[in-house]
Amino acid sequence: MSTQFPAPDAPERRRNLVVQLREAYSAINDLVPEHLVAHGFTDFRPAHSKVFEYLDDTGTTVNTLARRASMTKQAMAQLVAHLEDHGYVTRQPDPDDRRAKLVLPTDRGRRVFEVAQSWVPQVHARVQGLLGSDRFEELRRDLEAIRREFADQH
Amino acid sequence: MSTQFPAPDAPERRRNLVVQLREAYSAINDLVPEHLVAHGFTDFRPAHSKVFEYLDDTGTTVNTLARRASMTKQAMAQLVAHLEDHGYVTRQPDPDDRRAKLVLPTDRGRRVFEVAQSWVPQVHARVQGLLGSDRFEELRRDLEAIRREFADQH
DNA sequence: CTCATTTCGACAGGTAACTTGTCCATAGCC
DNA sequence: GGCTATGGACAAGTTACCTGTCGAAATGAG
Repeated sequence: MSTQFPAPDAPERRRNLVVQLREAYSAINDLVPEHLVAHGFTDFRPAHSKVFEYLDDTGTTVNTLARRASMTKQAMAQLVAHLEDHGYVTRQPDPDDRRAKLVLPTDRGRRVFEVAQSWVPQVHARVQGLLGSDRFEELRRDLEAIRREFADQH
Repeated sequence: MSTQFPAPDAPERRRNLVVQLREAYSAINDLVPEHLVAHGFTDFRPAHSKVFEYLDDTGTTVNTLARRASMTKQAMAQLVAHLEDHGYVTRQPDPDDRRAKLVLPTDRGRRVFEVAQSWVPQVHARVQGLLGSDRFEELRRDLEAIRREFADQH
């Protein structure tokens, strides 16, 4: 007889760690758009945060951003193009390299970054309240350990 | 003077919990395709696991699957169509409802499910080895608490 | 029983966030 | 000076979703 397929609520289908990580992540992350919209940023999507995560004030090339974010330069170029269209960043020719263009945040870009950053302490506080400070710190250490353990090893 | 934009390695840009959750999740999850390919399943993508996560042996309609997976029936129908094309599931008319078709796993579908399931204990063992059993269980409890705390409350 | 509403599935089309491939101009190196 | 590497643009394809619409069948209310 072939393997029985367990029912959706069967114990052997109880959430595994990977599913738990995904669900905890997206439960929190799904609230990001809501937070940004509440502050008037309707054209800023979660994927765009990757640009600001790796941008610096002196200007950064699309290629560098792509490398830092571990994605192709074409993908990063698309994100940057969208952000440029909506006034979050500008691009200026690099004076030291005539091939390159430097991506720079505009004031609007700085504002959305600040709004996103201001949300983080709220989340941290809520999770600390839920778990307590000790387990919150442990959780962060454990997640970091997992990331390192499973990160691309080649 | 406007806000300085912190450098990519500045302390105020240290990984926050949301980023840590995402990175821990994708560090592990990125290994899934590799595992499946190693067992000869090249046409099975992570998104398709959602079908098997909510399927039962007596057959399930696309609509039910969609509801369980919190996605639209059209999206689920696409996943099911792909899996049917590649012989992982079949669809039979529901004898009790002439509108409905029941999605059923094939033997091939059962095998890929088993392969995916067999990978979970390996991951759990590796994480337990990394953190120890106590913190592993704590981690699971904490993730579950976070999921519940931040899950759609309406 | 009939009619209005809901539900199941199909079809068409659109979008976000990526990907690969190709190309050109400029830079850097021997 | 020539070879190779790099920054960026353009084109096209893919995955995993979405909305909108439709017909057929089921369901519930009168």
